[in-house]
Amino acid sequence: MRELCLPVGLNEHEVQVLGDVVSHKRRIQRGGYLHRTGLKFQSLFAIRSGFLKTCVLEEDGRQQVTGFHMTGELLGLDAISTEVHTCDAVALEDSEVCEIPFEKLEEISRVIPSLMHHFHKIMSREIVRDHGVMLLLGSMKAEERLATFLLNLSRRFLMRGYSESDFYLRMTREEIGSYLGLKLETVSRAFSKLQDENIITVDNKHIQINDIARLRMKIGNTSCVT
Amino acid sequence: MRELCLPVGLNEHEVQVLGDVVSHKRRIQRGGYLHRTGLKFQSLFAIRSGFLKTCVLEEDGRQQVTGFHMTGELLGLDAISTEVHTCDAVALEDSEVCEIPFEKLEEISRVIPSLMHHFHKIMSREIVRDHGVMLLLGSMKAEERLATFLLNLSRRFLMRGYSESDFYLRMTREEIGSYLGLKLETVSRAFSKLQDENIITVDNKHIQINDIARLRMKIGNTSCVT
DNA sequence: TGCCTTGATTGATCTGAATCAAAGCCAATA
DNA sequence: TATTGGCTTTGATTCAGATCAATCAAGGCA
Repeated sequence: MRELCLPVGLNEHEVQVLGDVVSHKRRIQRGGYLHRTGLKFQSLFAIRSGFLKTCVLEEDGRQQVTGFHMTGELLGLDAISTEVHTCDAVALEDSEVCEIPFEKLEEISRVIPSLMHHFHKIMSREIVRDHGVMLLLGSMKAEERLATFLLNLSRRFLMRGYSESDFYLRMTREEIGSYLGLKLETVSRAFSKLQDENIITVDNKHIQINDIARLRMKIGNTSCVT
Repeated sequence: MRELCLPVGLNEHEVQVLGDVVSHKRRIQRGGYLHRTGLKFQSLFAIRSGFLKTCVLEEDGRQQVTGFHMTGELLGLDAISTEVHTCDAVALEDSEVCEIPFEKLEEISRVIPSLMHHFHKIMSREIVRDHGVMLLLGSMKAEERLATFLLNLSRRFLMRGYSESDFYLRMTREEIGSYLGLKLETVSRAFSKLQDENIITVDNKHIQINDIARLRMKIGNTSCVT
């Protein structure tokens, strides 16, 4: 329970109350769906372990990856508004989630104000994250996008106690491209370019960041001549 | 009060309670700031009248418009997570907002469950909206983006009782471009192209949609030969 | 072992949008 | 009435990334 994303600053009793609500666990195999677009919304999902992507579909079949999600993150927030899931959530590796019935969450957040406030912060953080992605998609060049993406992953791995400079990607070049608004070939070329500059080492999905400072400089420095 | 975005399905007494909280009104002149990035967060703002944009800034000065907002919409949701505003909100015409102290909103939403639930829906809707923009920025061509934008405005004007096919834009081509991830010249050309095809009539900021069906067809029909 | 599939890389070419540049159009102001 | 400045349109050129295409490596499997 304790490692879950919601409990912060709750006392023993409150954690107990919350624990009763989120008891139901679910396993999803690599490639499996946690939920699909159009499915009736009932619960949020807290990721206990694993790695998932969420993606929205256009009528004409094109799809856009809207996020990659790892341990401790909360999925399903988009579905509260319409009570129907507006995106697919697919496991990119075997994953485990806690199901959190939303009605119950609202009930107990009435009696645990700090839980309600924390939940609001989580929703708000998702909005801020999305604005960051909009900025990326709207005004960055391919290489800047990839640098931003890698630094974001790096930070999130670090926060979870993993190496910030040596990790394995769970997603394909195509999925990265979809998330970053690029074609897979462009993603591949951007990886190669960063490798040529000795900023990273790429071995398929295995990424090593050799010079995180220079990777950071890649963002927002288009004016600098190379 | 009644026209405000929050109250739905509340009884007289509840509307009264809420009214006590959102009493404080504020006027912002065209060009004025409702809030700026970095400002301490205290309140959400419900737009009573007018038209605003929100935009985020990069360190290097580039800015991205993250949304255009009109009567009945709620601003400031992004600031809940960090308790600091993460974007600027600028009035594009003289506007009037209600200030809603967030702490008080959380307090009363404990006693009015339907209000809490409605608030959650609003936050969730913002997330869904952002995903839509991500899709647009990540995978649409210039003309599709503009068509999507116009149809979105059209729908929102209609919902507010205005004409869906004849309206004035409050923002410049540059602001539209920033929102859509395009340069202003590209926006202008896309307008001209749609006009040449007799789908819309453009007279500077005055837009008339002559054939809304064909405008809709512009979205996701890149495969069709013109 | 050889055959297939899937994902990644790399090269060549094409194209949509950016960039650079020049006018035009108002509305506000002198 | 002339002038200024902000906004828009349009044209010419350039370029980043898309597209098309070939090759390669790593499994999976008959």
